[in-house]
Amino acid sequence: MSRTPHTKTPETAPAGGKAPDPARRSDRSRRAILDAALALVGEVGYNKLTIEAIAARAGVGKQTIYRWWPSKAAVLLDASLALAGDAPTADGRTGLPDTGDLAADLKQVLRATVDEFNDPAYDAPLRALTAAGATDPELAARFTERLLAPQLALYEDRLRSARAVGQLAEGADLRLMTEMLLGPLTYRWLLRTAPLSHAFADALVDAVVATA
Amino acid sequence: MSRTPHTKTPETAPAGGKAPDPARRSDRSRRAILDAALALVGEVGYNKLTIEAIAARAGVGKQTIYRWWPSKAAVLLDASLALAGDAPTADGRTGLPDTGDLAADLKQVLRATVDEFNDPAYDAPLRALTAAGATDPELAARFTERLLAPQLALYEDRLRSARAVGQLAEGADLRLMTEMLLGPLTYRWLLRTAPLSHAFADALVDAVVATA
Amino acid sequence: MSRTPHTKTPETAPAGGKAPDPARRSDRSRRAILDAALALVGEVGYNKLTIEAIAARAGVGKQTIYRWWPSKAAVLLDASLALAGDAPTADGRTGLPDTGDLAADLKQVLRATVDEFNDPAYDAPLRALTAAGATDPELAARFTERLLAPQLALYEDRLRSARAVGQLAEGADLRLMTEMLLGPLTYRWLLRTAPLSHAFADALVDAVVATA
Amino acid sequence: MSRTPHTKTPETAPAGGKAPDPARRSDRSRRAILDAALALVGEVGYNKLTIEAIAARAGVGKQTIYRWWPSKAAVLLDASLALAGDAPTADGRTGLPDTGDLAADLKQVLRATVDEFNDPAYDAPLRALTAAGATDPELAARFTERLLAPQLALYEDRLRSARAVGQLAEGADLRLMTEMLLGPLTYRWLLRTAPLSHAFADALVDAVVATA
DNA sequence: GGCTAATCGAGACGGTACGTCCGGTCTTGCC
DNA sequence: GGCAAGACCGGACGTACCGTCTCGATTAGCC
Repeated sequence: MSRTPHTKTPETAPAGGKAPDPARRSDRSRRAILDAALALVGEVGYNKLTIEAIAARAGVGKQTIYRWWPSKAAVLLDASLALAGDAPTADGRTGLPDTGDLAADLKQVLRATVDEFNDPAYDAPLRALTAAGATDPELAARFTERLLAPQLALYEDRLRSARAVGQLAEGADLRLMTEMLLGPLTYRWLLRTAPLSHAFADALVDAVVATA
Repeated sequence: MSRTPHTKTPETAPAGGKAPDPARRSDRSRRAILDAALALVGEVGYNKLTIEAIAARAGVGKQTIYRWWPSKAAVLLDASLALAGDAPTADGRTGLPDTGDLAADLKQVLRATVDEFNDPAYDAPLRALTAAGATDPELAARFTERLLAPQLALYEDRLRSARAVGQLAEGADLRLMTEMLLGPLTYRWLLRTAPLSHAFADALVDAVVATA
Repeated sequence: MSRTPHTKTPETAPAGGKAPDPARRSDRSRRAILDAALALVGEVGYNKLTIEAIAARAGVGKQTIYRWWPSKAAVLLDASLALAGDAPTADGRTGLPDTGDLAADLKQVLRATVDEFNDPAYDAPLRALTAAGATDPELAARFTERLLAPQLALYEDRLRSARAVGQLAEGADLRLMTEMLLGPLTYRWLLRTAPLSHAFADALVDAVVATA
Repeated sequence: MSRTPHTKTPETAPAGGKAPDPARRSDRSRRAILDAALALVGEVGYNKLTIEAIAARAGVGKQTIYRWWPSKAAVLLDASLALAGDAPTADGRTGLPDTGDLAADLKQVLRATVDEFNDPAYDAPLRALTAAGATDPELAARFTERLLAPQLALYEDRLRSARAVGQLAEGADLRLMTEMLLGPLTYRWLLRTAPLSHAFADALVDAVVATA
């Protein structure tokens, strides 16, 4: 869930009304707000996260938040994007690793995802966003478009290249395979039915690769 | 997510303070509250669902809700349990169907789950509960214990019986297989990355059964 | 404000509905309720005095209060009557002292009243009742009838006897004189515009007696 | 109880917490609240007067009341001050009338006070405030300082000027005389022991003036 | 380098819902 | 049938935030 390139410009647009001028925007305030949101969601959780608290923590007027974001979820989405964007991308490349060994590559990536899910700094905002998205379709659309879809595409790309070299069957359903990897992982993470471990990631990869 | 037998007794306990006497509880009010909660969550969604509205709709004092449930999520959990408990259980049996054809049986069940997920009457409260559970570990625990775990157990039972008759390998990881079935399904449902269809359910079953 | 003979029977009647049978009334509960009311009004004041707290303190069901009294003010009125009734009446006689020296007699009584007003045990419930009566005419009627009117009558009686022996003019307005004694005293007490002292009582008596 | 000049500034301070900025206060809301409070106290009485009803009637958020006043009694005090401040002051002069005839002047003023006490527009809020003040010393202090004390001072001033021209004895206790005028009047008004009439006011003045 | 206009921090405002408290009624089981 | 206990409906409490709205005071970008 990292690795997604961070495009600065469009950001999450404000709800309605007359558009403010992004050129005059205070980057200082923008950063302070995102930082405050991330810090607070970790401290008090998403449900008790309030716009007022974010504004106070950031030393910012409430209007400055409402001017640029339509909801606290949108703030948190941008904050998460910033977080993901700041994360060190493996080695500068933007795709999944491709050593030629499909299973090994997938395990490496899935293990990293497991680690992210287990790291409170990522867990709190991601969990909050996912939960909010489940209930708020509009947010979910942005969330999917900016974080999920690119991530899924990376997996499909890696699988496609594997199929191209004959490691997967001609008719392999790449999308299905991707979801068979990320679905169970996300299921365990979100619903806490069982602890997330590297072993689980490995087993998952082995099972899915065996499918083809 | 239906089929779960509805045990009346423990219910979702109230938050704190001195316990009220369950023997004197008004069943009329209890039902009215659960009904109102289900109706309202379908009408306005979870975020705009309020305890006040539930109380008003149920013709009940707010205190009567607070006396017996610690949060609106807990009310909704009980309401969902009642919903699931009231649902017609296939044919009186409590387990998954077992015709001897594992893939066919699983497809039948997963298609039914897809239909449930696509039915607003089930979608709204389940989605709300899942989202709330993601952020509220205590609620998640009850949610898992009462709805998820029993459901998972049913799948494992069916797979176990298949393994017993040699349709699955000796060392097949039943838990993993179960999660490979429900994980991707839940992933699509919750995050709305793609529409849920019977075809998807079938493909999922085929892929997972092929694993073994 | 003591000295008023305490008639046990009529008490402050309950509001409406079917009359309960006073013969079966628990005197134990009745006393406990009045005691609790007096104690609580001293502790928390009239505004924060609640029927529930009285019931809890008295170890009594709420209904037992509602059965016999129409409001917390009525409870307090009975409690005050009990208090006044229990107070030692100067020397068994029921009227004001009559030594032949009008001014001296009045000073003695007014000084006693000042002391009562300054004694928290009397001050709290009396103040509460007076305040409640100012706003609740029905209560005020009972309050006046049971406490105030008898008290005023005692003064008028004493003044009448003084007039009979020529210590006051033929046409002296006894009611006016009584109010000129009690009015300023009550004014100071209730509104706390100045401290209540024996000196004030004496000055008042001298001024009023000089009138005639 | 009118005639008191209305000083705008100090007003009745809010309870605790961090002080709001009075410069940014909405005068529109302030007036609407005071008007609504006066109207409602006349309609439903003090006991059934609620902050919620005031807010609703004034078209104002509850917080706007709680921000500036600590209690409904405090609101009513300010409302009464506004009422008194708006009242036409005899003829622009701020003191009691002084025609040279002390008894006549006092009768005129006391008759006016009787009329005020008998006018529901003044009776309801004054009665409510007096009752509340009897039980709430802090409120009573403000009430006394802003309404009672100035009123008492006016009487004493008039009496002082009478004493200066020899209409009262050298050693006349002006404070005592003032209280002998207002005490019995207030006593009758508040406790409703007898109807308030001009005749009573006149008799009172005659008796008190005869004292000296 | 001044002018102008929009953003900014601050926070009051009209609202809505919160979770609590209590009023007054009703029900249950004991005495 | 009175009683202790306490659940019930209702409704006000005082608080917390929502999202909108003014207020000066910066702070750009354009002349």
